[in-house]
Amino acid sequence: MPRGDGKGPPGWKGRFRGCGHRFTIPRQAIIETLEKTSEHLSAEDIYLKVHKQYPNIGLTTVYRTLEVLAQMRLVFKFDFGDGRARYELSHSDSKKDHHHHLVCTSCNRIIDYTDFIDEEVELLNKTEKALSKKFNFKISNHLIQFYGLCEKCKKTAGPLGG
Amino acid sequence: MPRGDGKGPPGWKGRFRGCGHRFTIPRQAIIETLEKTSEHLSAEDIYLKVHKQYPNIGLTTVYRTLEVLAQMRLVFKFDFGDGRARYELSHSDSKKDHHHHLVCTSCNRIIDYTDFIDEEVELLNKTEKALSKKFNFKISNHLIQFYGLCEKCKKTAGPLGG
DNA sequence: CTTGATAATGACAACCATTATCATTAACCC
DNA sequence: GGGTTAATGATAATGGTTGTCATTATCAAG
Ligand SMILES: [Mn+2]
Ligand SMILES: [Mn+2]
Ligand SMILES: [Zn+2]
Ligand SMILES: [Zn+2]
Repeated sequence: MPRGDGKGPPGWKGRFRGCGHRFTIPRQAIIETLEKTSEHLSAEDIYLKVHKQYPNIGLTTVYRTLEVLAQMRLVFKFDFGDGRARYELSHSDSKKDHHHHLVCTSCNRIIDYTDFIDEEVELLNKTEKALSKKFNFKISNHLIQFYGLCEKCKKTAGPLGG
Repeated sequence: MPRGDGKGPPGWKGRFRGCGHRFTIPRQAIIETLEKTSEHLSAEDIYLKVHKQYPNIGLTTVYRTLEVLAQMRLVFKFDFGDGRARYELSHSDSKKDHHHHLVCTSCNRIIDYTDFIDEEVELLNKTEKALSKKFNFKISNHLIQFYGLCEKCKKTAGPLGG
């Protein structure tokens, strides 16, 4: 029997308990919502989806749960420049979890990309090492985003920017 | 005589007029403040500095001027995750203008770095090309930031995070 | 230099994502 | 089940940023 506590997902309850947190209905609902999507949802997006099944779960709880999940490193929190934070479930232990984003500045579409050019990872490491040394700076994380126009918006806008 | 209009800086007035904007005292004061610093100031930071010499310039005007400057591509607007936008004057035509940042997650210090490893630029171009092709995405910009602990905070915090 | 059209300003209110408060509820160890 | 206490949810507050609008100042034209 694969370890599962009570319901559904792998070891959610265990993970919460392991960090001294309780595993509640709202938290379970929020996680399930994050698991069901491949989008980058805002707190309100999540609230609205959760609200359909559990109309009494509040937006405040969504924020608090996301904060807990973020500091447990189970969700990533991103800022894509549209004035609200967006969240994404960390796909557990897989090393392929780490990815960067393409952000469409016209329609706000977000594209994940994980298929780094081989050299990209190597270069990142090299760069981090060089910067750490030069500035005596302990690098623990990086953010890389490319901005531009997605396929659809490229057509619509045209080269003249109408 | 190097082209200068009226006062101080190169061709600020000309640039404004060229975009159909007027060159006003508040705008001049804000630009001078940005020129005098190497920090990454928030709108309020700028407001406070400007306020010493021109106590009647309002915060709203600072925001509006920064917006105009940003869309004229004369200032860069950044989000380093501390809940407010931060601005930096574009050092004019020099191609060395473009740089990335190290962000201390403890004291919020920002370190510019322009001395890319040679390969970094090349790889960025290669990556952008590959991504453009794969996702049919027109890349026009990128954001690269490294997060971690600066020299000072590294000492203070120690490896145990006390 | 004066003038007129109107862009820009500044005081103030509104906005909106996020956070704090606090009485109430429910997780979970026994 | 019962007690402890973390978590919740309704609500108010916060704070950076933007909208409103009467007033001011820029600057091209005369
Ligand atoms: Mn993603
Ligand atoms: Mn900088
Ligand atoms: Zn798009
Ligand atoms: Zn620091």
